[in-house]
Amino acid sequence: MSETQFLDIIDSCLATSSRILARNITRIYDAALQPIGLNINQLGILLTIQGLSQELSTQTLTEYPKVSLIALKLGMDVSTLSRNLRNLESQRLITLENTPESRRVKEVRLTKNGLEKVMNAFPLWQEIHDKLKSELKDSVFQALVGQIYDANHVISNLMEEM
Amino acid sequence: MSETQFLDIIDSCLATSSRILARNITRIYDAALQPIGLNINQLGILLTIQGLSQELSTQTLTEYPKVSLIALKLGMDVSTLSRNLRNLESQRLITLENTPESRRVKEVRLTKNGLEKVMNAFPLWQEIHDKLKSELKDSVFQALVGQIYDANHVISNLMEEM
DNA sequence: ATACAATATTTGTATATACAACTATAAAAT
DNA sequence: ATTTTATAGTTGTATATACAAATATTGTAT
Repeated sequence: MSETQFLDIIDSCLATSSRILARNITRIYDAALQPIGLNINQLGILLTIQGLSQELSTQTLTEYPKVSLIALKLGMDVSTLSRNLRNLESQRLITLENTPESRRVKEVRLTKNGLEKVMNAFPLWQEIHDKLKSELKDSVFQALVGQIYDANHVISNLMEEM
Repeated sequence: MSETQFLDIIDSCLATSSRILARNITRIYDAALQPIGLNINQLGILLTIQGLSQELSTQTLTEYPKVSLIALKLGMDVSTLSRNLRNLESQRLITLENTPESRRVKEVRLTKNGLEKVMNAFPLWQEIHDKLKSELKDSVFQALVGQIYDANHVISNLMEEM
């Protein structure tokens, strides 16, 4: 790589570009959500808990997701999620309780407060979502979300092999 | 949003999906780079410093990038970069020195050690880059990088307005 | 039934992230 | 020239991230 242009490497690096994207978008969403005192990571976790709860209640006997299921859905290490959940718990937005069946597994659910917070956050999320969607042109936005979705699945499989 | 499917919101959220992507890809690259004792964030910073140095040396009088220029290129807050640089400095991979013209501006450059580390890292980066590229199918990979590139520019402009 | 293995979550440690406030320096205004 | 304003970078604080190791519990084998 004697005569390599280093900036070309950087510009072609999926890790670097995806990290830049995540940083930029996170800052935008965090700024938009500031009035309700949640950041987009926290809102995402709350939405995921509620979403999985909905799904589970129609499909299985259990009503609420356990920690590891939430981590899987968010592509997040369980140890990371564990600390994020602790934070939300201390804000009284969620509860973590052992299931009746097991003292090892913990099921996570939104508190009344937590659900209220999500409801209040939703219009702010919607606003910035729509704004970004129009700025990025619908097609690009959809492609981005869609391809990221696909990429995440490919990558999940790839990681299982390793 | 009474009957909303919360998981649909999550799946359509650009912030959440881009964060998941960044996490997943970062983990893959970090694992691949493990043998040389650098993570992809650190390698990206080193490559950016060297790339900007190349660019500056052909275009201007100055030879080395200052902290804020690197932060701009990486879409990273200067305070974040400041701490990342400190880490690289303590590993003797870079130097931070005041320019002759100013005691306020600092120019950043790779040490001999730092350049060597980048050279050693490159084959590992290349390997995982190619592997991901083929797994994700070339077109998707290119589209992803390209669209992320575009998105980052749109977003940069959008943030200036706010 | 007891020892062993597997699983779910938490904690130790190190790095990454950004906003706000701060320090130091340079530039501009008077 | 002195005061004021702007700029470059660092530090305070809080959250995010993940690997490795620890803890606690459940499941399996003998």
